[in-house]
Amino acid sequence: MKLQQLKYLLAIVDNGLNITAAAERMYTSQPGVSKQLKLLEEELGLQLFVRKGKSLDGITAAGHQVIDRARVIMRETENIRSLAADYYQEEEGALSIATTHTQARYVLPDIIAEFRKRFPKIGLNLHQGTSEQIADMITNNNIDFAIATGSKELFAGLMLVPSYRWDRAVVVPKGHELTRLDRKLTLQDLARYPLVTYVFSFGGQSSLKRAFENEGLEPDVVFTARDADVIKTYVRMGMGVGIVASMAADCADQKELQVIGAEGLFPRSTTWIGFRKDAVLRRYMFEFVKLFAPHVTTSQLEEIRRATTQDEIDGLFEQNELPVRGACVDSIIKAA
Amino acid sequence: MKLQQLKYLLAIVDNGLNITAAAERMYTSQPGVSKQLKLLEEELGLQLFVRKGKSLDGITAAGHQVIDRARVIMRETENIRSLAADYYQEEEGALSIATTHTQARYVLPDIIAEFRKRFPKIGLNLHQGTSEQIADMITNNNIDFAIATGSKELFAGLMLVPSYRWDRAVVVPKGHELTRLDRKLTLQDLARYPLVTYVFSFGGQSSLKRAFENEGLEPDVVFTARDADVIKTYVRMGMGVGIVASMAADCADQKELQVIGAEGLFPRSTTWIGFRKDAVLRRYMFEFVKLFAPHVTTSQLEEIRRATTQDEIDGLFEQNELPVRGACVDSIIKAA
DNA sequence: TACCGTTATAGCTTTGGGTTATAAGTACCT
DNA sequence: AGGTACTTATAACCCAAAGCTATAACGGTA
Repeated sequence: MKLQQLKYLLAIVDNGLNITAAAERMYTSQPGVSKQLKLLEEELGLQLFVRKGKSLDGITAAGHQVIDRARVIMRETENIRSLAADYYQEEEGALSIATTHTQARYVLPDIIAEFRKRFPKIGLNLHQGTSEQIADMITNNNIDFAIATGSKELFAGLMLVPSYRWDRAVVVPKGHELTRLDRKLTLQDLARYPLVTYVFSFGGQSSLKRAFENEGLEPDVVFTARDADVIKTYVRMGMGVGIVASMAADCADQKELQVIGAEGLFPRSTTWIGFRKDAVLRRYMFEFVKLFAPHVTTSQLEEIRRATTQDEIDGLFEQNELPVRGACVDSIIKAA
Repeated sequence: MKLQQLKYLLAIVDNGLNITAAAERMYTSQPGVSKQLKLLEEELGLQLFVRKGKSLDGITAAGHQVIDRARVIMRETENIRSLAADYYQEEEGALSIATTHTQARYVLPDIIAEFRKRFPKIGLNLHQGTSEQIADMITNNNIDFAIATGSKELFAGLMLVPSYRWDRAVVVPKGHELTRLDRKLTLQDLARYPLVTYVFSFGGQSSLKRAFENEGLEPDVVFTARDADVIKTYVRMGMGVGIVASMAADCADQKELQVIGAEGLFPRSTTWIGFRKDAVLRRYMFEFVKLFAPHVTTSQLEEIRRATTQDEIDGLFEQNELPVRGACVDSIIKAA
């Protein structure tokens, strides 16, 4: 068994069981990959793939197990290389982040700009997807950080560092009736209008629906999207009243939209940044966490590294101590 | 980085930083190992060992980290080989068990005899040591099972399957005063005699001392050993009254010793069998667990395999459902 | 200083991973 | 059926590198 063989094995799996494609990805020849796969199967004495003629048509039960183990092995070799590079004071490297649209579009730009300034030689990869897709990327691709909100259950293998909390904000076309309200906005007010908001199933966001139900209200959701930009576009078109994460209430929207704070109407959400607990964090990765969650102290970060369960980490952070991120202050109409 | 290089690295560490010895253990030449180590250090760009002249004198901080990762990798390659062998219906293999003297001497012989009958081609390695040594062997050597009593804290990385419970038994020379007691034995009775028992620090066994203290008694422990055979020898010599695990009260002792049950005097102990949660269990290993803990059902074993925390396993077994192992019935004098 | 135990270096052999060229399957289309 | 496109397997060759033997170099010790 050679590391090379395991690497090829994973390449085949990650390229849809296409050996030719895997070989290209590995910058080598197809016969080489075929040969190594054959040697590996011979050494182990079992078929890793189901063959259909000459092609690979599926993964055997044994194959799945071997693949899982191989992934662990390759991750650990990566870890060894990482820590070696860090000891060597290596300036180069890469940082892969998987996150949601809201983070990528509204929260990360500033942080990434600062990060690039400090670590110009580190390549950045931003992968965007739903919570489920992010969870998937974490296990299969080489992702360093996941950033998401709620849905901790999906990320069992990760250490999640609570980073900030946020409320929802209501966005309406300029001059909308709701902007002339002389009291604090209520759910009853919102229930009177057609609503435009995030897709519900999306990572426990149904807390929104539940908030209405708790008051015996049936919200009239006319349109859902998983992306605040889309929501705002439809609000601009007059399709309804938008409910978005407050971070997504951008100053740039001021021309056509107005923002009404919705603190207290819905439960606060907590956004966290997570990493695999078995991963080696290079120095620049530590710095990234500190940029994203500046309230985290160095000593807390060290404790997090030593922690083995999520509970230990949660114990470090009282929810109400976390900073709260709000909307663009210029555009907002204060609630009450 | 090659698997070979990591294997050599670990061999060097496991042979006291002696490259020559490591090479012999690996059935290869010393220059080969030296060369691979050099190549590995060059590739990673860091020193793994502290040199003193030409010899290796210690492990660098970076080296420790790399070694830990390398161990994970080598374990996973072993796992891959194991599951391959199992799919292949391979009859051969090996079973390494680390355990304490009491288990090795009094409990395991029957079980191992049965195991050998069923799996004659599986080699057996029994490693004996204190709880601490067992914990050590689990992390550094390739041990499949640990069997011990109490001291769960030492074995954080293992899945522990509670297997049976046991009480202590009192052993005295034949005709000793205590055998003529016409009522149930009490701690007060015992406190009147010099005692011979297990070394206290030994894996939470100090519960014995605590039992006396709870009744305001100061036991007169004249001799401690970590091994019931030694204790019984000194009891035979008349040095005092022995307190041993009831399994260690052997029928063969009848000629010179008598056993008095001590149920209720001391808290019951639970013996468990544990394995690494990331280990692949070959079929014969499953069977061994079932031999050792026959009350565990196949479906429970499968749940154990799926479990990720010790709490889940403990939830499966109510302590009081576990079988209780007693002393040899012929030799025992029933308490009360 | 001589000797033992150890590691490093040099030079040679051999293994085996990679390459190209090509055969041989399979699927899909006409 | 036959042709085409895409895939994997086989064969023969090349060459880098892993391993070997022999020996030098180093450190500790008597």
